[in-house]
Parts: sequence; structure tokens; C-alpha cells
Amino acid sequence: MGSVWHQNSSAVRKRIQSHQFEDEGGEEYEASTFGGFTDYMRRKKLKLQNLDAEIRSSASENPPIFRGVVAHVNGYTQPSLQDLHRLIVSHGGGFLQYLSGKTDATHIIASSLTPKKREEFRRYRIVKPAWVVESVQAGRLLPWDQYRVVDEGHAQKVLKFDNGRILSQTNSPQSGYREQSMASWYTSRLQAAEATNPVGSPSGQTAGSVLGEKQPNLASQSDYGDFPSFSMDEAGNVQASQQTNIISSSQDHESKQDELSHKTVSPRREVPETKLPAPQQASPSKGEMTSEEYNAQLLTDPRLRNSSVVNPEFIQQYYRESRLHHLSTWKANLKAQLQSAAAQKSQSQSKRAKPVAGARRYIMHVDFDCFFAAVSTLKHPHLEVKPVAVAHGSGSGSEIASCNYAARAHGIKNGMWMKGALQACPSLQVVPYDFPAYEEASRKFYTAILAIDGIVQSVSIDEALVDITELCLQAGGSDGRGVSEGSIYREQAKADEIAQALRATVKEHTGCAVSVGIGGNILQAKVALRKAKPASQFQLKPDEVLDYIGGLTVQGLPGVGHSMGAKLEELGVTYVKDVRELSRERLTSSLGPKTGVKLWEYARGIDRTEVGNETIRKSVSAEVNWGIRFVNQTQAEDFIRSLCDELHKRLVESLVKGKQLTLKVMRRAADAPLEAVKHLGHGKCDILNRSVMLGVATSASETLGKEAVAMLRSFGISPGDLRGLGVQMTKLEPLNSGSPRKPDGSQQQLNFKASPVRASPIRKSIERPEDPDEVDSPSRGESETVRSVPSMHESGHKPLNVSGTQFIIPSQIDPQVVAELPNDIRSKLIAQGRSRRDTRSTSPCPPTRPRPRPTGSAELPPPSQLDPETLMALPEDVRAEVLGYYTRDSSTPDDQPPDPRTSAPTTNTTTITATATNPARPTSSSSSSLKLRKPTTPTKRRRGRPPVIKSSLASTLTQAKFVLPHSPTSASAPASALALASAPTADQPSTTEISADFLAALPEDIRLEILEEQRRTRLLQRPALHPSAHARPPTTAQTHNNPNPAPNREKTIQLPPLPPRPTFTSKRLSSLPDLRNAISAWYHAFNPPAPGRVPDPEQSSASTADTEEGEGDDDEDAGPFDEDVVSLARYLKRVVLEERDLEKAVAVVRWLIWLVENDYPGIGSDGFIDGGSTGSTSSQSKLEASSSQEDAFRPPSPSGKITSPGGLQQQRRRQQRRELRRQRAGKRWGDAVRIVKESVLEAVGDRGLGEVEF
DNA sequence: ATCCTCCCCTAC
DNA sequence: TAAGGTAGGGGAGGAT
Ligand SMILES: Nc1ccn([C@H]2C[C@H](O)[C@@H](COP(=O)(O)OP(=O)(O)OP(=O)(O)O)O2)c(=O)n1
Ligand SMILES: [Mg+2]
Repeated sequence: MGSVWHQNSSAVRKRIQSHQFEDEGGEEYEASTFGGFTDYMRRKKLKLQNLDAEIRSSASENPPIFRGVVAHVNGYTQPSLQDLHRLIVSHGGGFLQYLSGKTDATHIIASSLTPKKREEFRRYRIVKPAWVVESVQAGRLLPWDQYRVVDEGHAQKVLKFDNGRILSQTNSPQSGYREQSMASWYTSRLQAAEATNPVGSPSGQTAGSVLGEKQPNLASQSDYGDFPSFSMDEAGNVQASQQTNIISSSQDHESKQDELSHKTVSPRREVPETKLPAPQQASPSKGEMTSEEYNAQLLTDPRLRNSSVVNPEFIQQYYRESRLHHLSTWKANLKAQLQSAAAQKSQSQSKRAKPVAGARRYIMHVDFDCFFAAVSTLKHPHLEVKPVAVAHGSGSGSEIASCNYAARAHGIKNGMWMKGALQACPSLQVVPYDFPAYEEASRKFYTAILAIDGIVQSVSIDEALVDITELCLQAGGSDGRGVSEGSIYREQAKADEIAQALRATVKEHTGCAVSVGIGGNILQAKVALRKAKPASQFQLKPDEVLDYIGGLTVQGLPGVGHSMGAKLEELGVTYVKDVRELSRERLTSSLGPKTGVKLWEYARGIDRTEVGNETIRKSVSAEVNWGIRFVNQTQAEDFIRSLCDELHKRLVESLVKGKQLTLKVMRRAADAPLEAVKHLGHGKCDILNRSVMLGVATSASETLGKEAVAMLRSFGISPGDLRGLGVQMTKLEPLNSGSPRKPDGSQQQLNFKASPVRASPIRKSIERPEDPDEVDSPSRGESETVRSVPSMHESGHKPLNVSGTQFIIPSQIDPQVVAELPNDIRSKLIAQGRSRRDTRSTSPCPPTRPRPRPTGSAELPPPSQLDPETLMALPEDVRAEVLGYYTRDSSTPDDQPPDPRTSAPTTNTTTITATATNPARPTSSSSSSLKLRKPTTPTKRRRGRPPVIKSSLASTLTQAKFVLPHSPTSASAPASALALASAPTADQPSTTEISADFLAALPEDIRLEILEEQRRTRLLQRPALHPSAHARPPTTAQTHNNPNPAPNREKTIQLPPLPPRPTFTSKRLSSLPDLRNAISAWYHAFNPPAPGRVPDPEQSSASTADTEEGEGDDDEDAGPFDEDVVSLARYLKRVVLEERDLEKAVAVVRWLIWLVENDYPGIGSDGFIDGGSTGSTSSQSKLEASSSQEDAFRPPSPSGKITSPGGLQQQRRRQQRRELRRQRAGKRWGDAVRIVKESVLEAVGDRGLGEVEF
């Protein structure tokens, strides 16, 4: 298998998921059985069907304690949904089976919530089931607040272990009522305790211990406490006591086992204690260090550093050692190879008349016995009869990929963690992986299988399905339909014979045993294999099918895992035969149409699936959820880009490109310790994902990297809390048309029609021949990714729904064009096109809405001629310009009316052709070609504010942006999108590059940051150039043109927040980098960081622009927009009330204060209070009052303000105005601070918390 | 009805 | 120490 294979390509669809990763609990893959998982969502559905009526009627004399309460139960709950329902309804309450977005449930009952749900229910009172139970017991409605589901679902997770089972997971359904019930405050206490006890403390398990349950040893798999690396001691002890035996590959002998065991004893790792040397910290509430600090310390150990993401070669190194990665890769390659072989075969020989309709069939399922273990053991013959397991080491968190039958006799299973395995079998021998040997054995195995004249389908590296119907029927001498006993006998004998021969062959060539299951269909072959298993074969005859299958456990059926097993159990099913008691309807209503039918059929031995069906790849992805320990955002972003390079490589290998990119993130759960149980493992996490529709299918790593980074930023996750990252491409298309990369991709042949291709150069940058990749996305900033564009279609051209108005799309932009824009830009343009969707989905995507633009922007201008592809193909800076132009427009509606641009543009000179880039998109675009209008004016403009950020900024700041981080907002909030990060960013292409002058004028820290960013960008880009497949044009040179490598433009500016400042950063803030970023960007947008703005060409232009608007005026634009302020205030309030993260809110306020104080001493802190009115009310009024003014500033605002465009004023005048404006700005910022502060205080009051100091 | 997105689940 | 990847099936629920 190691050979090289190719594949074909494509089609579309798919995405990733998000949920909480619970597993830690059991063995990851099979072994499981952990009790609790059972329910899970099944209930979700079942419950929905009860009717209140019955309940009510049945219980009437209960005190109506729930009068006024309308509840909805989410997820698994200990008193079951039905019970809760009954309790509530019978005690005067209302119950909603479904929560239609806007309905009115007053309370949500849940024991825990997934991040998604959490977000979805953000506006409700979320209480634990105990509230209901205890209220009923008490005979009165107890205060719900005491039963809050803390934080997110995670919070309580800790408590979960209840029955001795390990439920580690957050939501795992299982928790018993008890834990759920006591939870509430109790829970919080525990959490607090935990928090306090940082990582290191060996006691990491505080929670567990407190509860006392902690589970027995087996807990091993739980991420909660068990053998966290920290508690190495524990682990060590355990190990020591057991003495593991590791066989080195070269020599075997158990004798050496001791080495390892010994070492374990020492507590080596940096012990927890270290943990806190923490410098800053100081913070009160959580006395722990931040995740970044922790990671930094952790990485002090060179060995750890080497095995974590910080190592540049981490990805390669990791994949080289990842068995699961190998399994997946092998499988994909085998599949491709076999499919292509089959295709060729069928082509050459037309044969294959399918067996007649109702004919008997003979299918073999062939599989190596404990594959890895068997092959690895070949090198250690003497271990053959001992319990052996294949793993990377004998440490407690090492996973057993495969274990032999001797080991299984002790209860060990594949996927189990070493700790548990050693407990079950102390004498377990651990042998190392030998991937090349597995490939070799597999190669021989497939060779033998392919020698059979049957239809082959690979299942995995060690497993295959072979349809030998034809061979058997031939041997039997019938068409397979007759009932001649003689024929049937001969057929069956033939099948056995084939299997026998195959097993002998494989055994002979590989030295390992394979077992064969034979049956009349895939299902039967598969279940027969189980019985065949150790080194044998078994043919399940037709007349034995029902009995045999009926005696299996439902989970023994393919496709039935813990979740479905639990649902079935709830339906009273344990064995397959029990399924037969259920009607098809019952099954389909409980499990879904397809699943229900499939199960019904499986229970009767029916399976219509054919062997060898061809399939086309629908997605390509790359992810790493181990070893992820970042100290800062840059590392995270660099890593993501590396992953994108990997993804790019895989896309090219598969000859596909895709239109939808999805980022998957594993974030340390709120209640998870900084150190996972498993060494460098992800531990308990929340899984989040977000996707973007790329207007054009691509495989360019730079594009992927930018989009992925943007999405990552939009999550606003503290880098130290990241535990896993992945990128996936879907909506695949063949790479065919243009070469994937050609240097210039220029021409995608197919597409562009129109204009001759030439790079257009708008502006300087042109020169770069651009690599397609480089060009791709124009802006980089963090934009929020809007995935929106929901409607986009395959062809890509479904217009976005830019429905109307919301976006202001500049006049002439064609929706299609918009659709094609890179997402960050697009998002700006489009605000929320998807708002609806947003709502529901998780994504916090921000529908960024541009500021409220008064304008009716709604109308889209006549379609422009911008060819999206073309646009994508442009060099980044050029594209930025173009986009900036649009952006600008959007912001300034005024201009539009006339639409000068439109017309103009068209005519305009430069046509951008696809210069580079990806082209490929065939068809599509051909039609449109766009022309740009003048590039020259970059437009930077924007209201008088600062150069950078333009509208985007504005938009960003609007509510949309300040959305609670983790979750997507629920429907209600329009704002859901968050994209904080993005906001600042930049969209603004206008700014394009950063001039030297401008840089010079920046504060040192910022400047360094920018430079660093640029450097990084450059580095990254280059590499991309060589991607194996194609060589990219060395174009890089281009960069030179601009003083600043283009890409960064403003974005850079906003980038990172300056470390220096915020002292308060120490705390939680660090976890909100994006938030701070957004605030900084927002603030600096109005208050340029550099003392005096510098005259820089770019800048000046920017300022000029400012002037334009601003000037016209007066400065009204001197300060922040009220709506942004209000938005921030609201957001923070939500942070306090819903996210319940007061510290974060306070930190943000402080950050703002700090910024303001810096520029306007005295105003930010207290001074503001005087002038302002007091009370929130006043603040409001104030806002309103000012608002009128402000409108003027807004770019979009329709008010005619805009005025003199040309505004080139003289500097003096400008200066004067500037000063004036400065004063006003100071006042406005002071007001902003006050408003925000009050909002937080108000929230604090609502929560009944004590006072807060800013 | 049918499609689409976003998950969840399963398998090795 | 450990290397917890990856793709497809399918359900829920909204849009069409
Ligand atoms: N959780 C798992 C399950 C499997 N594998 C790898 C190692 C196995 O050897 C190989 C094949 O998986 P099988 O399910 O076929 O298991 P075995 O071949 O080990 O055992 P058997 O087939 O005898 O049950 O896949 C793994 O790494 N991790
Ligand atoms: Mg096997």
C-alpha cells in the first residue's frame, strides 16, 4: 500500500461537525461500553411527542407551582423528558416540545448543553432538572437561579461520573439525576475550586475527589482526572507497579522492559508546581495562570516542545506516527486504486452480467486477525502467545491500536488507553508500530484477494469485501435462483473453498492469519466474520441467518454504535431479534427513515448494499488534535496555515479543488484542566466549526490559509485554549481545467472570456505574476467569515442573497461578483445575507452588518462586470484596491446614486483578467469580466477617521461583531455574527500597503508587530510556491514593489494588540485576544496610534479620504459611533449575564479605558462621569442626541454630509480642525467608556454580584 | 416533496 | 510521555 496511487475526483458536499468531544471516557473506538452514553439524543426526539393534555388530565390536584412557567427540555436529563414534562404540566406549568425560535419558553431544562445549544438558548433561563424535581418536592417554585446550568455545558461536567462510569464528557447524557441535581451552585463551587487549583496540582481531580466518586481505576480514560500528566505521580505509580514491557523493535526481549517502567516513577515533568511561578497573574478570581502562560511553561521542556505544534516539523512528524492518519490514508488510496482498477476492468470486459434478480449471492468479508498486533509480533516471535498490544509507548495515555487475542482475553480492546489495559493485564507486552510492515502485509493480502475473480471492495488496510457470487454460481451450475440442493451445496462449498484458499495464501505470504466471513450479503458476511474470528472462516447459510443474527447484540450490527445502541435500548431492544418486535414505523419514527428501515432489514438479515459500488470523494480534510499547545496567536495561525498547506497538498493529489472551506476547532472546555489527561492530548473540549464559501473553487494554500486564519480569529479563542485544529474542503470540483496552479494560472482556459488576459495592474503591484495562490484572498484581516452565501450554487453563481438592503452594496456590484469575493471582503459587503441562517447555525459568523446604513442601499446596482475569477486572480494589492473601491462605495452611499462608477468602470481601463490565480472555475465566470475603474483612487477614505479600517471597521463594530464568542448567536440577535476580529481588520483594501513612513510613525510595538506579520506572510507564501505539484512562479518578487508586502495592509495594523499596554492583560484577557484586537482596532480607527499621523502617502490618502467626509464637516466624526458603543455595551452585558464571564467584560472595559486614557488623560477613567449624565438613561439620551451628528460620520450614512470629496485641505487647517476634533473625540470616548462601564455594572447588578472595579 | 446546511455518528 | 485522523451516512430542521 505504500505505493503511490492516484485518485480522481470529485463532487461536493459535506462538512464537519461540532460537538463536544467526549470521548475521553471510554475507549475511544470500540471498547467502550460506557454506560452512560446511552441516551444521548435519542430522547430528543422521542420526547417531543407527548401531549400535555393527557398529563394534565391525569394530575390535577397538584399545586400549580409552575404556573407561568413554560419549559422546554433539551438533551438528556435525568428525570427523563417525559418525567419532567409530566411534572411540570401536572404542576401547572406549560411545556414546549419544540422550541420554535421565537417562542416563549421561560425556562430551558437541561443538564448540560452543547456549545451550540448554549448559544441557541442564550436568551433563556437554563436550569437543571433538579429545579423541577426539587421544586415539586418542596411544593413551591424554588429560585431557578440556584439551578442554573453553569456556563456551558461543560461546566458541570466534572461532576459527571456518577455511577462509576466515566462519563467524562460534558454532555454526556448520562449523568444521573443526582449529579445533575446537586449541581447548581454546588457545581459552581467545584468549578471554582478547580479553577483555583490550577493545573498542576496533582489534585487536578479535585472535583472528582470531592464528589468522591471518581471512579475506579478504570477511569483511566476519562479526561478528568485520572492520570493526567501532571499527576504523573499517579501514573507513574501505576505503571511502576505494573511494569510494562516494551519491546523495542530491534530486539525483543522482555528483559528490557524495565527501563520504561522505571523512569516513570520520577515525577519528572515539570511538575505542576511550576505552574505558577506565574508572573503576572495576580488576578484574583481565578488564580490560575492563563492557558498561554501554562503552555509556555510546558514548552520549556525541549522534549515537549519537540512533540508539540511549536515544532515546525510537527505536522509531518505527527502524521508519520499517527496510526489513524495512516489508516485513513491507506483506505483512501486503496479505494481509489481498486475503483480505478474496477473501472478499467469493466471497460475492457463488458461482462459482468449481474446475477439475476433474486439469485443467491455469496459475499466474503476478509479481515486480518488483530492486524497491527499480528504483524508487529512477527518480529517478536516469542510473544506470540503472550498478551501483546501495539502502541507508541507504555505510558498511561498511550493508545492501543491493536492487541492480540491473548490480550483480549483480559478484556483489552483496540483503542483502549494503556492505563486501563495495564490494569486489566499487567503483563501486557507492548510492541511498536511498524507501518511499512503493515503496508507490505496488506499489499500481499490484496494481491491474493484480487487474484480471485470477484468484485473487491476495500474496507480498510486489513479488510476487504469480495463478491464471489459468480464463481459460486458457476460452480453450482445454476443461475442462483433454483432451489436445487445440489447446486446450493456446490455453491457453498465453492465459497468455503475460495475462502480457505485465500486464507492459506495470505497466511503463507504474510505469516499472519486472516479470517473470512461468508454470507449472502455484506451484512451477513460481516456478522459471519465475527464468528469466524480467530483465524478461521464461517459461512452463514441462508437458513441460519435469522437465528444467528437474532442472537447478536444490536451493537453487533454494523452501523450501530453507542448512540444508536442506547436509543434502541430505550426502545427495549438489546438483541437483534428484539428489533423484530418493533414495527417499521416505530423504528423509522425513532431512528429516522433510512436508519429505521435499515435496522428493520438488518434484523432480518437483509442488506441490499452491493459490493464495489463506486463513490466519489466528497471532501478532503486535514486535522490535528494532539500536541496542540500554543503560547500565542501567531503560532496558532502559523499552524493553521501549515495545515492548509497540507490540505492543499491533498487536494492536489486528489486532483480536486473546492468551494467550501470549513475550519474545525477543538477548544479546551471551560472546566477542563490546562493539562489533559493524555499526554499532550486534547482533553475535554468543545468542538466548533465554521465554514466559508469561497466564490471560486480553489486549492490554493494561501487562500485557504487566509480564510482559515480569518475563521480562527473570528472565534476569538485564546490560543492557549486551542487543543485541535482542522480544515476541510468540500464542494469539490475537478481540478481539471486549469492546472491547479499554473503559474499563472492564468488563463483558466475556460473561463475568462472576455478580456484578454493581462494582468492588470492596477497599481503597482502588478508585477507579480502572481501566484495564483498568493493572490487569492485579498484582504486578510480577520474577517469574519461569512459563510453565508448560502445560496450559492454550484455553479457558483447564485447570487448571494444580498438581499436587499442590508448591504450596501455599492452600487454597481453584481451579486455574483460579490459571491465571488473572498470572504472577508464579501462579508463586509454582505452583511448578513445569511442572517437567518446564522441564527441557527452556530456559527458565530457575523453577519456583519455594515453599519446601519441608512442608505437604502438596497438596490444593487447594475451588475458590474467584474469577473469574479478575475478578481480572485488579481494580485492582492490590486484586488484590495478594487475591493476597496467597492467597499468604499458601500460606505458612502451618497456617491452612488449617480453611479458613476458603474458606468465608468466598465469602461474603465484596466480589465483585470485573471491574472493568475485560480482559475479554474470553468464555466462560470466566463461571462463576466469586470473592469475596474480606477484604481487610483484608492479610496481610502472614510470618514474622517483613521486610515485604516474603513467601513469594515464600522461594520464590525456594530453589534454584529460583538457577539459572544463561543457561540453563535441565536436567531434573535441579529448580531450574532461576531467576528470581532474581523472587524478591525481590514478589509479595507483601500489601504493596501503600509508605507514606510507610516510604519515609522507607529509605536514601536505596533511597528514590530506589523513587520513581523509581513515577514511571516512572506515566508509562508514562498513555501507555497513549491508545492510539489506545480512550481509557482517565483513571482514573489512582486512583493518588492510595495514597500510593504501587500497583504498586510491595514490588517496588520490592527493586528495584535500590543502587548505592552495592558496590564490587565494578564488575566483572562489573554483569552480574548480578538476582542481586544477589535477594541483596539476600533479605537485606533478613530485615534491613530501614532502620535501624529503621519503623512504617508498611503496614509495621507487615507486621511484625505477622511477628510472628505469628515471634513465636510466638522468633525462629527470625531468619536465612535453611538451604535458601536451601544453595541459594545450590549455585548458586554451579555458577556456578564449570559456568558457569565465578568472578568472578561471588565477586562474589555479596562482595555478601552486604558486606550482612552492614554490619549485623553482623565477622560477615560473618571472624568467622564462628570460631564455626562448619570445613569444609563442619561447615557442613552446622550447617545441619541449625539447620534444625529454621528451619522454624518458614518460612511454610509446617507446624509448628505459627505461633501467635499476632494477635500484636500491644507494641512494647517487640518490641524486646527484636528485639534478640535480631538477634543470632541475625547469627550465622546469618555462617554463611550462610561456607557460601556455602566452597562457592565448594570449587568453585574442584575446578577447580584458585588461591586466591580475597573 | 426535495434540497441544503450543519451536525452527529460510525468505522477502521 | 505520544503521535486522539478522516470520510461518508444520515437526521433535524429550515428554505424552496
Ligand atoms: N481503535 C482502533 C481500531 C483499529 N485500529 C487499527 C489497528 C488494527 O489492527 C487495524 C484493523 O482494525 P480491526 O478492527 O480489524 O482490528 P484488528 O485487526 O486489530 O483485530 P480483529 O480484526 O481481529 O478484530 O486498525 C486502530 O489503530 N485503532
Ligand atoms: Mg482486522
